[in-house]
Amino acid sequence: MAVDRKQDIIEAATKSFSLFGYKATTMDQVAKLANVGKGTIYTFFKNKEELFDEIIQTLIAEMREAAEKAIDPSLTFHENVHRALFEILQFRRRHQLTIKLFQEGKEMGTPAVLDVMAMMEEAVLSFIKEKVLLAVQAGKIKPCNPEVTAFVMFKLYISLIFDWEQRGAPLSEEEISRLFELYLFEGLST
Amino acid sequence: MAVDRKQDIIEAATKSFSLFGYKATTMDQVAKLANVGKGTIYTFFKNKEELFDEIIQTLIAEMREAAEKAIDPSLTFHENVHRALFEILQFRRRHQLTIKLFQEGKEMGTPAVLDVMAMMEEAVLSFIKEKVLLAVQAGKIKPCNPEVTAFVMFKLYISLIFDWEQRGAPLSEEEISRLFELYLFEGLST
DNA sequence: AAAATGACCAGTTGAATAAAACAGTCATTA
DNA sequence: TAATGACTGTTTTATTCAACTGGTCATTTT
Repeated sequence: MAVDRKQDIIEAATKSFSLFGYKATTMDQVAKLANVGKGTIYTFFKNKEELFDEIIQTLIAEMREAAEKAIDPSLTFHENVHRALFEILQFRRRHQLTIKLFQEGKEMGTPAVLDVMAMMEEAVLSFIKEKVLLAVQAGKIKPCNPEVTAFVMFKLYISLIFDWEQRGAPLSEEEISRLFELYLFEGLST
Repeated sequence: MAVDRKQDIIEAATKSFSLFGYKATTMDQVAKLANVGKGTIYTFFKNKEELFDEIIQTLIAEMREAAEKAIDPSLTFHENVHRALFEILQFRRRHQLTIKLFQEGKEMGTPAVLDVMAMMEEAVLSFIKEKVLLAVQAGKIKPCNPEVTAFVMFKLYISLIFDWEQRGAPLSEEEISRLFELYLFEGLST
């Protein structure tokens, strides 16, 4: 039976990080779960954080792919931005690993986790920035700083989905899409 | 020499909360600072939290007043919203008490502080909501849910001022005003 | 020879507990 | 009658030390 020790380690670590978080996952535990001597882990990864980072890079790639898939060229730009952002935030809700890490970052402030969360946010911003740049070049939206625009879109989404939810009834996907359109695309001016 | 013991207590407590935060301020300390026996404090305030709340209510009233003053009827609605929000956030930066509390809330999560911060946010949202409602009725902006609109405006401001600042160069007041106008009033649509 | 291993080490953590500080009370004082 | 500060039960903080953890490396397995 062929074994890919590196893959075993990654799978074991992913499972453990998802279940217990970063800090509460020990390298002994990962070794045992992966049926591997602890030293073996260190032949593939320099340390715990690098193992963690590699797992997150994979997760980010999957997230990007999911967002890309949500885009439909036959729809308007604003609908697509909505679909992509909504998909990314749903992705976060679906994956135990991101849920656990989000929680650990907020409750315990584990530095390695905060680092990784910043990387994930950066990846999302970079993704949207790319789309905004294309839309500006195609004349689909007004000229604007793509970096600030991506940032504002993302923050508005986080606010509408997560922050608003803490003040009462959560908004439906349709409502969020509509508000997104109203505030950022149509504008409030009469 | 006439003495207003209640006022002395409030001033002493304000000073101490500003200097050391809520948790690190002891009632013994406040009593000593106010030149008052500890028991005297409890003839005016039921407990530490109520003393704290009374101080915050005053602060909120001052904040509202400052925001109201920033409004100039001869300017456009969006300029006034900008001026009011900017003034409120500057107010936060100017007052040692809010700075200290903001820090304590984030770093230590003291429940009484989080409560009070929520009250302050609520006051700001209520203020903006009021202005939005008037603007809608006057036909100065499109019909919209005033609660959600106030929420979005506030969150956008926090993002542009505090969150963006952590990613590089802070935006100037003019830039913030311009971005506010672009995103929320004009919209990105071509 | 190369890859895998787990006993081992230095540094860190967290449980246990002792000591100090605290918010709030109330019998005494002015 | 209003003010007080010594007092109390509880919470917070400081200290200790045994258990644990990430990472290494001499030894074993392939």
